[in-house]
Amino acid sequence: MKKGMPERRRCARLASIFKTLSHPQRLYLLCCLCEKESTVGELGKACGAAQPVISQHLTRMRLEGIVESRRAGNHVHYSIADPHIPALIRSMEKISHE
Amino acid sequence: MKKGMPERRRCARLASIFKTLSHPQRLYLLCCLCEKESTVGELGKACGAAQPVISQHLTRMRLEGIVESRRAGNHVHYSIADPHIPALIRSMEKISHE
DNA sequence: GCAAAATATTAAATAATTAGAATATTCATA
DNA sequence: TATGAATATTCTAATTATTTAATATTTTGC
Repeated sequence: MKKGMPERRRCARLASIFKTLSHPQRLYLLCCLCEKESTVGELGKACGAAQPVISQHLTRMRLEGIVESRRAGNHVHYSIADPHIPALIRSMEKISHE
Repeated sequence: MKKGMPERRRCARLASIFKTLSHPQRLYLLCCLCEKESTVGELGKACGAAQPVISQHLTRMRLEGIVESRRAGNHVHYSIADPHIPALIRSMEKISHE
């Protein structure tokens, strides 16, 4: 196998991350977070989605290690946990050039 | 929104591509194809999966514009259709380094 | 400690994906 | 044109993901 190409076992892990990014709202949330750290409420407004849905998506991404959260008062601020994420999204954008 | 970050409508399209890559076998197939053009049979062996499954995955990726095929005799050779794919795969490898 | 605001969790119903088996198609060669 | 090898398609059952609604938790300010 060519140097740097992931083997089978690795692909399973990566595919799981891709799956997490394969939902339009989650991807949009992530794009918002690439811009700046935000609270759940702010993200809800940006997405035009109900609060529990946003919270669910964020939880999923947090468990996957993609975002992280910190509490400040009764707000929770979310941000990108993995610094490679913005590059991945930009890289993916090149694929879809319509 | 940070320059270059996709807006809501765009995210739907990108998410669709992410979804196509979010299956472990499809992702592995793609990694194999990054190495070299291969027939369905070769890919089946590399994946250890049944022929119809491989064929289904390849068809899906072909419809998404990610891979392409050419027939030679009664073999069908698949290869990467989008030149940005290898960079994407490399980009994604940086994500999960556990 | 109580009420209100912000966020999180749970459960039930619905929808989408996947795997597997069976069958069909395409092409080369006899 | 009949046969075999390679690939593709179709259908269905099983699994997994998503949506929606209801409820719970956490924290602040009184």
